[in-house]
Amino acid sequence: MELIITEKDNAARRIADILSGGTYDSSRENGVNVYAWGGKRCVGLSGHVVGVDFPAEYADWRDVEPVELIDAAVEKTATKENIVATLRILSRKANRVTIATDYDREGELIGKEAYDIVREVDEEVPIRRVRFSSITENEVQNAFDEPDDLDFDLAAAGEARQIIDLVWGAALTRFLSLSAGQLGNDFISVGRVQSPTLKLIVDREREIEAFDPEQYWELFAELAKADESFEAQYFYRDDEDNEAERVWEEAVAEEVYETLSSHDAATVVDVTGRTRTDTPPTPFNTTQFIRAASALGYSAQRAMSIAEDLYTAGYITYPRTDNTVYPDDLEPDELLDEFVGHPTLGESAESLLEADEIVPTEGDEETTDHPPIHPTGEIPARGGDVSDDEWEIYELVVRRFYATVADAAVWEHLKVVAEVDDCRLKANGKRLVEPGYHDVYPYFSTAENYVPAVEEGEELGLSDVELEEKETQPPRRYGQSRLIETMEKMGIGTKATRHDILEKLYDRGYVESDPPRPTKLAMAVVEAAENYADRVVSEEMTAQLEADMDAIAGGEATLENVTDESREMLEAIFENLGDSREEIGDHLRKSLKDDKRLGPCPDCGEDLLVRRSRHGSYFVGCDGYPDCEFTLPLPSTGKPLIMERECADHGLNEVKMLAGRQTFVHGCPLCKAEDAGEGPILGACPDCNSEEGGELAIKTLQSGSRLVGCTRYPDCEYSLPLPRRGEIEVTEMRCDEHDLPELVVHSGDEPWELGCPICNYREFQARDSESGSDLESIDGIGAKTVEKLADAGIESLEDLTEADPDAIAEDVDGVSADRVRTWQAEA
DNA sequence: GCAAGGTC
Repeated sequence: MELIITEKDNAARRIADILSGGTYDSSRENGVNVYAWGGKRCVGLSGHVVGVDFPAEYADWRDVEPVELIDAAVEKTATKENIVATLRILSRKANRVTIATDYDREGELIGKEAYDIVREVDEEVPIRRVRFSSITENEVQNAFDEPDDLDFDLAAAGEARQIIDLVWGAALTRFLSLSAGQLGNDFISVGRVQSPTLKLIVDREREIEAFDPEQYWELFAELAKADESFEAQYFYRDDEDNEAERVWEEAVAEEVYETLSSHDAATVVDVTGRTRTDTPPTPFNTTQFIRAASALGYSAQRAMSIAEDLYTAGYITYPRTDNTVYPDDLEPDELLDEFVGHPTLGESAESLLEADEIVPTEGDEETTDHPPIHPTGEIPARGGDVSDDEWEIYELVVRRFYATVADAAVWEHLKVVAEVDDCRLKANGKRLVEPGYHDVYPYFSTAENYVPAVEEGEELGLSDVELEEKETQPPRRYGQSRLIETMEKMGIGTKATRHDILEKLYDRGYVESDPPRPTKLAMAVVEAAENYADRVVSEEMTAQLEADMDAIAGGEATLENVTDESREMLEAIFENLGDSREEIGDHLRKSLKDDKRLGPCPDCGEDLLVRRSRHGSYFVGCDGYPDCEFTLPLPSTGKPLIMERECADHGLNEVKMLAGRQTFVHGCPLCKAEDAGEGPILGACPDCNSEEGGELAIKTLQSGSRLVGCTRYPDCEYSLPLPRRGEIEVTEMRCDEHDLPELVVHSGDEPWELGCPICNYREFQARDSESGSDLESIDGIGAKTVEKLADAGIESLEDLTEADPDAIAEDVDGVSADRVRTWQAEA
């Protein structure tokens, strides 16, 4: 039997299909798909099935000096045991093995991992390697007709990377974590890719902090030809003879303003018309795809996760690619044909097919593993097969493909310069004369700016002169997609990992919000690395590693040379680091505290910090504890994020509660605590008044919602609901039955009588049991969601709390598992 | 409980 091994299941199935002419049988062994036909078996791995790690005796961070990791052995252990087991079983029966992993360096290493597993079982069986740059009939057949051997040098290059990344990452991560006493979940990590990325964010933040704004002025005026008016801006020639619009001296600005204002006409001194071709965009690689999706409001992580789903469902090609050149076997017109007649995508495809010749655009990067991201021709049903978000991303991919085979657009630019005394005004007009690809790809702005045709010497009306005082702005923070683009330019990370690295920075508590803002901890980590291990925060480390890997692959160096040299460099770093452990730890600890600091405690003046109770709930406590016991509550939903904004009254930072879609700004916790608390007493508590003397009062909770509760809470938990909106008035009228005042709610135009809160609640319950679902009592569940949940068998709060969030997310369109968890928490 | 790289 011949065993064929691919990098992933998807590739295994497609290769089986091609080689068997569609006659393969599939079965499942150990949860792994095996495709069989005529004496052949084909099985897909799941990327790396083994990973590198240190021997078990190095596992306890406290028992091992981080420096010892440098010379510790590095072992390979199975990480996907079921796949490894299946591979072993199949190898025993094989009399030939063919490795058909992806055609790139990491693919060669994954192939070598499979090779080692096969060799453990059988020392003799011939193992060969096939390489193809896309899974098409021609390529695959040719590859199998001319098999090659595994490139052990190339695989060793990948292995060197694994070892260096592990040793540097683990040793430095442990050192920083131990120095700051951050063990367990809150360790402080360092790595060849994550740390330079973090430095990028931190450096930008430093620029922002150091930024000193400067005042400048800009002048605008309205020009008019007959009754057609348009805006023009004052400009001059600066010292370098460039056009400049910003005026840096107020006196000059005033002078120009006076000149312009004292005239009502300007003379055209220059008219320049120019036609510009706007070429269509190149095919999507991962980075450009993420950038386009982010313009639609998707985070990098979310865009990739949707793309992954669309890929596994067969609607788009593999989403992790650097390639921006379509392969030869892609027939654009055949692919366009698939969309003809489609209600929303068809028209564009039909118009593109009318062209005499279809020539796709090409980017600079042509790689051998995967094509640029494009639709497969299989079209999902909107709302049926895919959610709205998935459809939006799918349509983006389809339309990008359209754009790459569409015509260029043509713009006409018209620049008009008019003069008043020696002051010049310019207006830049642009008009889209040939929409070209914009017709099929509506994601770029096609805003026009109208400027009428004028001639030199012509007099134009001048009015509405405006002098605007402005300030230079600090550089903007990097957004997620800009970061990913910059990482690509710096040559760090890969198409498949860059977005994961960003996610990691969030998980480690290094950045918050979007665009990512670095925490004090991040600043301290980067600083420590800059001072003691500069290499690990610089892109140099990757550049050197790439060069070393090329040398290994080319046979000019060995894995041992390269890893030994790298270990020596790390040794030197640790020699320096030794004496400074205390100092580094102190700085990290101080920064960790800074990230939790809200401002001064009103009782003792020490710092108020966001803390977490043993039960996992968050609250505000004083750093002076146990001497000062001042605390403030925080809402129970979500994870608190300290915002930059400060409360004017108390000098405390405001707090935002992060809870997915339920995220909300809580504000200053001290203000909230002052606003909250008990309103007017209504009467006796029906549960505990006779024994304990509890009374009912109107209360406002931290979350802003209100209820009628007992003054003895938490000893007595009696409570009645109140509406979310409106002012509540306590009237003189009392309910005969319960001896409580009747309430009136003022919201909107018409106040409405809520009546006695007990009677009101009883009525509400009665109505509820008749008609609807108690699910609607949860924030974020409306009538529509109730309907959708009911279809999935969730009909009450009880059903909801007992259900598995992931299962609901599967069944109910547009509902994520995280959202279900927030509901469950509320229920 | 460390990294980065595959893949889901």
